[in-house]
Parts: sequence; C-alpha cells; structure tokens
Amino acid sequence: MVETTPTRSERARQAVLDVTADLVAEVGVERTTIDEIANRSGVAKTTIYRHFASKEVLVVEAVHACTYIPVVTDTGSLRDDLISCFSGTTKASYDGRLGAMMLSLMDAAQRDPELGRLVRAQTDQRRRFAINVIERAVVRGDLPTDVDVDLLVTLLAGPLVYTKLVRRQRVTDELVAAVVDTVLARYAVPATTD
Amino acid sequence: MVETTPTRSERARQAVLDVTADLVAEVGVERTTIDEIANRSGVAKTTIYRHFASKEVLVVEAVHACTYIPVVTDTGSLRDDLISCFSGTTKASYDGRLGAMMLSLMDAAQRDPELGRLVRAQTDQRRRFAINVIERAVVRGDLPTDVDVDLLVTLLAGPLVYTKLVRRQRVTDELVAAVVDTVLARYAVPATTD
DNA sequence: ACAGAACGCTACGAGACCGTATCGGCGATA
DNA sequence: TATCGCCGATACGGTCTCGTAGCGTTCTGT
Repeated sequence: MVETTPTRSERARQAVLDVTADLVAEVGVERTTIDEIANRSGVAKTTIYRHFASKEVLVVEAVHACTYIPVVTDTGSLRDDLISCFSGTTKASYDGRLGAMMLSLMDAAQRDPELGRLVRAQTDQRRRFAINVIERAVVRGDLPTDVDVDLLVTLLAGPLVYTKLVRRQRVTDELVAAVVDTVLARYAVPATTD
Repeated sequence: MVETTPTRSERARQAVLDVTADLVAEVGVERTTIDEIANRSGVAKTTIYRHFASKEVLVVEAVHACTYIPVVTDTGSLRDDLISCFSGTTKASYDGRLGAMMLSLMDAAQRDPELGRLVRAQTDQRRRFAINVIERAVVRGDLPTDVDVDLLVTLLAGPLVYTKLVRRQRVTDELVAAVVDTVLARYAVPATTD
C-alpha cells in the first residue's frame, strides 16, 4: 500500500467520518446531529458542510466505511468453514460499532433509499461469503447438487441474527456450532447413490 | 363481555391510540409527533396531553394495544402445530401495522427502558406459544426429553424473522414449512429405544 | 517568505417539536 | 333547562437542529 501523508483536509474528513460512526452506534441515525459530530471531532461545523452536502450523505459514507470483510477459510470441511464464516462475521459485525448501529440502520433504511441500498448491499455481501462456502461443498459432493442455497443460508444466518438483534443475547461459539450442525443434519449427502 | 357505551372521553382516547399506532408503523417512533397525531385523529393536542403524560407514555400504550395473540392448534402433529403457530404469528405480527413498526420499535427499545420491557415481553410471549407446542410433543414422546427447547425455538423463529426484518421478503407458507421440516429432521425421535 | 486554500469560531434565520395556558363551546346529567 | 365536566382551537415560550454567512487564523506548497 502506498500511504501518502494525509493532508489536513483528509485528516479532518476522516475524523468526522469516524466520530459519525461512533455516534450512529451510540444514539442511532435519527439522534445523530451535526453539532455533536462537530463537538466530538473538533472539526468545525462549517468544515463538515464543506466536505459533506448533508447529514444523510455523511451518515451513508460513515456507515459505508464500517463494512466488514470476513476472512474465509477453505479447510475442505463444510462444517468447519461454515462455523468459521458465521462466527467471524457475527462477532465482527455485531460486537463492535457495526453491531450497535444495525437496528437503527435497518430502521432508517426503510425510509432513506440510499441507506436502504447500503444495508442491502452489506447483507448480500455477507450472504455471499456463506454461499461460496456452500457451493464449494456442492462441487466436492458434500452437499446434493439441488440444494436450495438461498434457503440454506437463511436457515444458518437467521437464528444468529435473531439471537443478536431480537433477543439481545450474545452469539456464542456454541450457538453457531449448534445451528450449523442442526441445519447440516438435514442436508447430509445421501450416501452417493449413483 | 360487558360492553358499556364508550364515553366521549374513551372515544377520544381510543382514536389517539389508534392513530399513534398508525403513525409509528408509518414513520417510526422517533418521527412520530404529537401534532401529527392531533391532526389525524381530530383530537386536540391539549386533550391528548390530558390523557397521556408524554409522548413516550403514549407510544408505549399504543404499541401495547397492538399485541397479537395467536390461535394455537393442538392437532397431535408437532409439525402441523409448529407450522400453524409460526405461520399465524408471522403473518399477523409482521404483515400489518405491528410488522411495519417492529424495526423502529426494537431500535427505540435500545434507549427507552419502558419500550425495552414491552418489546421483550412481546418476544417472550410469542416464544412461549412455540414452547408450549414443543413441550406437548415431548410429553407425547415425539421429541426426546432432553431437547433444548430454547435453542429449538430460536432455530425455528430465527430464519422467519430474519427473512422479514433483514431481507425484507415475504414470509411464505413454503418457507415456514421448509424451516420446520429442516429443523425437525435433526430432532427426529430416535425410534423409541426403551 | 508568500499567496491561496482550508479551517475555526461566532452568530444567525428558519423550521420543527414539545408541553402549557387561555378561553369559548358542546354534551351528559339532574 | 341549568350546571359542571370535558373537549377544541389558538397561541405561546422554549428548545433543538439544520444549514449558511462573515471573518480572522492556520496550514501548505512553491
């Protein structure tokens, strides 16, 4: 990576984005105000508006910068790869800032088309990692070729997201393993009949 | 039920609660304003404050009145009872007003203790219906006695809630059946070994 | 060192919202 | 029909927030 020394402008911009993400995580999208961002970041409100056209644009960009990209393993074991994928994504996505802002973000996304696209893109991206793991297993013959991949991902991700967002409980490694094992039990490959 | 003729006061109160629920469903908790409630309901803002101490109290009471109580079946078939339970709860809870307000409600519940209790109570209540169905199956011997009921409910409800709230897709009867069948396949009773 | 760009500070207008005060009118009850 | 309680309409003070203007200061590149 060629890291150029950040200019004054870039430093201010970055500080604003960072504080904005903090605030969204703390108080939600709606209660995040430009004045508070200015106070916390030390960047003058005037300067914030020199960088971002409106509060909405700023929030979208700040959230966009929080995107988490999981490390994907390829051990040859569907179970291990799934556990790795979901436990990594769940932990990184829901324990930190991103986790704290998820509910507020999804709510705001119902009314702000730009945020809607962003949330959908992040959801799709996370699903894609699981889909890749599953498709590799199909190629290996560890899963039947006619498996409903979309449904499978929903069966795996659903209980974890539900536990975190609705029940507000920690997503433990034990839960991830239990979910993966339960779902895989149904999709166990039928002793290669051809 | 002894239905007394509603007084003028009771009619106003009910109109306010109803419009409040509508507004929360439409624009969320944060953007719901007393002025708009007054406009839509035809009840003067002054009168609203004569009935409810603050906006928060009003919202809590309005949401409380939206609680849905599912009709529980007892067919003797675990699969059928689960499908009935979840498809009923999901449809009634997430298709109408209650569904539209869920995200905003859960977000607001993060900061308002009263709303937090309310959301938790509703979640627990819905889970309880599923738990009852499962425990009846255990008594019948359709499920092993050491089954983790809590995990089981999460495995069933999770994918449905996730589909609705995160993916913003309709929860079809096919999905409910697929989820129930997949999860039950794992918990199939081991051919009565004693 | 010196221009020009970028920033910080203060102040401001406009609008939204909360919650209250005041007063006139309608409605149930004797 | 007289009375008392509840409601509706209007107006208001206070607060918060957005987004902008003006102006002096600081940084950056040459």
